Amino acid sequence: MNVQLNSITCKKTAIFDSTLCLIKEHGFHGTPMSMIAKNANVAAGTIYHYFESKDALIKALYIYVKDGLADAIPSDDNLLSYKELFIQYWVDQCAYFIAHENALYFLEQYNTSPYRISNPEIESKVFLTRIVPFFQKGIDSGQIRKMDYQLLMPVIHGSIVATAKYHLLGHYDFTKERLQETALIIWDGIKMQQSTITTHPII
Amino acid sequence: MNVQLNSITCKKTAIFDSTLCLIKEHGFHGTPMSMIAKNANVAAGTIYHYFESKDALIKALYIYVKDGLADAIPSDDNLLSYKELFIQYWVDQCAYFIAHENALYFLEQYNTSPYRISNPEIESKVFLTRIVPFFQKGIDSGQIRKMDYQLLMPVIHGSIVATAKYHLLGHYDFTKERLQETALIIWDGIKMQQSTITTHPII
DNA sequence: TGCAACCGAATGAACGTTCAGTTAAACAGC
DNA sequence: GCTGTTTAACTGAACGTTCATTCGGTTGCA
Repeated sequence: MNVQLNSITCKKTAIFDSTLCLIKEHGFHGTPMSMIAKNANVAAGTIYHYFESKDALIKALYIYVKDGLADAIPSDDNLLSYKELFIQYWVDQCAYFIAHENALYFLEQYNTSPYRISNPEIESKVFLTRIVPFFQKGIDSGQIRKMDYQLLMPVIHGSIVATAKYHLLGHYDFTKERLQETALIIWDGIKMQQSTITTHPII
Repeated sequence: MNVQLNSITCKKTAIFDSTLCLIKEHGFHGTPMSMIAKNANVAAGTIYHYFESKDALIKALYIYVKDGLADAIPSDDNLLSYKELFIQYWVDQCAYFIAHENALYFLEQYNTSPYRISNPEIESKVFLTRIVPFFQKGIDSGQIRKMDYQLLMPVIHGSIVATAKYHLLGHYDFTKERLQETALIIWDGIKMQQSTITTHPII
């Protein structure tokens, strides 16, 4: 019956959200399962109904967050230029992080933790099927500098995260327009430069 | 006596290095004090002779690593242009991370952990007295885009870290020359653009 | 004789995980 | 419509382990 089905989803997402919220303040190992349970209004044992272990919970949470992030990206409607799509991508990602502070801090911690290093195979499907190809296309079609994708991504992602954190720390209040202007600066940095006398080396 | 004095330093740095090495693979809370002690060929109690607690050890380690990083930067000899100084800074930092993989991964984890957030006052003196002013000078003198320092730093730092990781993961073998070429790309991205028709907004 | 460096077994608290038991939805048989 | 049965969701006290920290004792230099 749907009442029960809803309650299943409800408890599971409550666990996710509770974990997300606590990890931001206490880190992975600083947040006990008991605390997650209490914060989610759930018994400790219930978590183990949905997740095999704490590790499994963290891994599932990563996919949950990454999927939410990728869903925030609008689908390509073919009306925009590549540059405009990039600006849109950048602004949307940044706005998502500003609106979902916990997700930002969780992802930052996950990406630099041994979890990531020892589970490189875990990745959001939406991320792999939409975001990776988008940037590869930009490089292949000569709109973005011929950097390797794996060097380009961290630089772009870094600028998004830095801007979102800057806003969240209260240093500056970014409006949508300001975000677009910032995205333009980044675009200027990564776009294929036609004015440069000597072409830069292909990495 | 200096033998003993040496052994003091020796044990203390052995603890630092052991912690650095283990944290890379297991994370902060994944490395017990007993493991740190064993790896450093030291008794568990000895760690508490030098550090009040595990937390204090991590904080001291942060300063230790950050000082080592800042020391890798050559002093300004006034013979180089600002651009050349930037390139040198970028390359030296990147080369340091490549040579000190453990330091890279530790700093990444520390910066994204609650340690950083709850102890923002802890910072290397060398970092504050040399690196911060260097970039402020670049912005003030109009050589770097008029971004806020706190937005500029993460972007530059992000590119350095991304490149070092790229090398360490075996994707590409960076020579000193290749690093300089990559630094040039970054410089092109952050330098004050004279060709742009409309000046970009000051953030 | 004093003192700092050092040791490592012992301690006690914290934590991940388990499990015996409870609740309530779903459904079959009548 | 009622009753009995099954099953998934859920509970929280209890367990066993791990770990940070302590402390009484040892070493060796001054």
